Amino acid sequence: MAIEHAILVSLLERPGSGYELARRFERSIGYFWTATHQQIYRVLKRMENDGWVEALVVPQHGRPDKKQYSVADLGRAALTSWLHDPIEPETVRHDLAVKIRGAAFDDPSALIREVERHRQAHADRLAHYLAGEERDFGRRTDSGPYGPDDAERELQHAVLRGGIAYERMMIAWLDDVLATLHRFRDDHFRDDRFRADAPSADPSSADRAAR
Amino acid sequence: MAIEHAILVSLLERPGSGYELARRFERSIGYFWTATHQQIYRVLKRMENDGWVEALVVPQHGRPDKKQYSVADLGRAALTSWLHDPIEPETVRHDLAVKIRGAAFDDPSALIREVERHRQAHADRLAHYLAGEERDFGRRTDSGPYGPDDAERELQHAVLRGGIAYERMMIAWLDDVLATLHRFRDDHFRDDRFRADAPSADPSSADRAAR
DNA sequence: CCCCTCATGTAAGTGGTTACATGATTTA
DNA sequence: TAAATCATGTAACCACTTACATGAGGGG
Repeated sequence: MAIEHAILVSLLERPGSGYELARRFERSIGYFWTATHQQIYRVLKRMENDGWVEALVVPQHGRPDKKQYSVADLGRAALTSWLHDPIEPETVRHDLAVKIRGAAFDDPSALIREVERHRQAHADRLAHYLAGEERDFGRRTDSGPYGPDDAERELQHAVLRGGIAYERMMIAWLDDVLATLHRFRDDHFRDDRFRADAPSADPSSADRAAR
Repeated sequence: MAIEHAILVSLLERPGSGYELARRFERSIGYFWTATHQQIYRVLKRMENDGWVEALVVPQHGRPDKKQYSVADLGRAALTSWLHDPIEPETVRHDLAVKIRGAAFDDPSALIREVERHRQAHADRLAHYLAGEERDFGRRTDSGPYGPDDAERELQHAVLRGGIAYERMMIAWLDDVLATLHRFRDDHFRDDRFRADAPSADPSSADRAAR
């Protein structure tokens, strides 16, 4: 529904080839919208047919030619129209939340490891975002109202701050979940229904586990 | 990839018909996983064929018969196996973030209204979650280690706390975005390139907008 | 010599949405 | 009598992923 528009925004920020777009979708714009190169090439072709973008074949020495795409008037109009069209606040899909509720019907130990892995991934992403923020938006030199060229930067920064806030929220929440899972495992989980793969716990916890 | 598992968890929490599942996917489990009734019926049929769930036709007076689904052993095993399988931390899709970066190439006024709408929707959802929390998890009566039947509740509560944290984060971030957009509009956006649909602003702001 | 990067694509399959369809009962 | 709720489905389509395919050049 909107990968076209993400591509339009990215091409307005800077024209580029399908390959370059695919790389951007691994970082930057890809932090809040994913796309594989296969999908990008397909959509780009459709957008070219519809006159939304124009391709300029750029011969390169020692490398395959690339098609440099830029936004055409029709594409710009399509973007404007989309920007003015209200969209519904999207509903998230959280596999992990399903797993957490599912943990009530399973040994929580495996899920604790899984949640720890996710917590680590979010901490890594946060560090990555913060490094990018320092690099791209650190120590602003100006003061007073910013000029016309700063708007793009400012808005990119606002989006990045959203990513940072999201990762911080996730880390705090996963810590909360881990505490809940630990209580579940220590205080409640004690029968052997699910113990097929778990090595036997130490005797003290087995004692505590008396029904 | 996982709607089957969301259905399994929901049916383990309480058996029900496809219709009832569809209603649950509008609330509760639907807060972090959406599904329409069409999809649910289709998946449910496949799950029945695979022996993951069992259907019991319940005749009702004055209403159409319903198929009461419950989880079979094979389904339970499939869920356990999925719970033990690591999943990648999912990448979010945020249309709104694309729009915000796109706002650099358009009149920000329309986007301000859009962001305000989204802020309102998230505030509403937060209020809804908080009411549900009070209703379902308010004033816990027990103290000390909770019993075996509380695990399901505790984990549901942990997931709900995640929803609450998410909405709070979004509201704070959208306030941040609104501040950025207002600065953009007031300090920077002043030429008439995009003014096709915007009624002329008041003279004082037009004065400030002198290049 | 093998792998990585650059560069572009096709084909097949899965997952999910939207539109259409039916029909009885309860509530306003 | 019109609309909403309960209840189940089919069909067509669109979005997206995964696997496969090619080929040149550079670095270890």
